[in-house]
Amino acid sequence: MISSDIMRGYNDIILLSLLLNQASYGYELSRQIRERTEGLYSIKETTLYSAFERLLRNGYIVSFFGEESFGKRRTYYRITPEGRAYYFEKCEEWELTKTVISQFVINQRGK
Amino acid sequence: MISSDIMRGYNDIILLSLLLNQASYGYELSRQIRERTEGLYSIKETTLYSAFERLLRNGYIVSFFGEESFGKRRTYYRITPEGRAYYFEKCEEWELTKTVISQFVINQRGK
DNA sequence: TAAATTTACTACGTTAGGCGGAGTAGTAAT
DNA sequence: ATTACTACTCCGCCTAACGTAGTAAATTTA
Repeated sequence: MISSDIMRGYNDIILLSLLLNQASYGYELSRQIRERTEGLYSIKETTLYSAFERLLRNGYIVSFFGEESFGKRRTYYRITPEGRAYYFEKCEEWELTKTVISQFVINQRGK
Repeated sequence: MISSDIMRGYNDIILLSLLLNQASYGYELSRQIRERTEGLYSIKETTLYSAFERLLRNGYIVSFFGEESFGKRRTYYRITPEGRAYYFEKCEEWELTKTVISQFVINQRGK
């Protein structure tokens, strides 16, 4: 498992990336993260929902209620154009971060 | 400049990596970081010294006073065997983190 | 049919790392 | 005498993440 101090700062990008193609809701997104990383990272519920709050506050996502006739009513999230822009910005920052950190990290298994 | 939320979690590793080969002190380490990253990242003084505190507390470094006859007396830091072990652990975690985050990031400039 | 589990959140309070701002202490250059 | 550079130190704030607990509705299991 990857420590959360390392993931801090990436949760927003991860969520936005999953919302790029379709709107979704908390539980589903959390499951997708666990699956895509093959269990290496699973976001905590509180972390997840506080990330939604932050993204909403910044206008990177909007929320709406689902209309399912069964189960508890879900809150869905949709990415906004601002959210997309922010996501692509952060992707570039990630490329930069990789080169910066690699300067200080020894890769034991060779290049 | 890379945001500090992204660098959070890496400051300790960066400092330890610079201490691998020889003991050093705050100002010098801060300068080395700025130089090695070509200005892309420069650690704040408060962040730097609180990182030292943390590393000392965890036994990853030890401190001693320099014996310079001029200028303000410097506090030097030396990495411990535990610090080395921790550093190499974190390097492996970094390799993992790279693959995990890359799952969610679109690289605009191709592979 | 009652109890347990799963889905889908919400609320509350704490911790840790990073940061801004200010201050201290010494030397060196103008 | 003032400014600048080196080398810290102190204080208090902010934010992301977390632990714990609780709510609510449906679905599964006993």
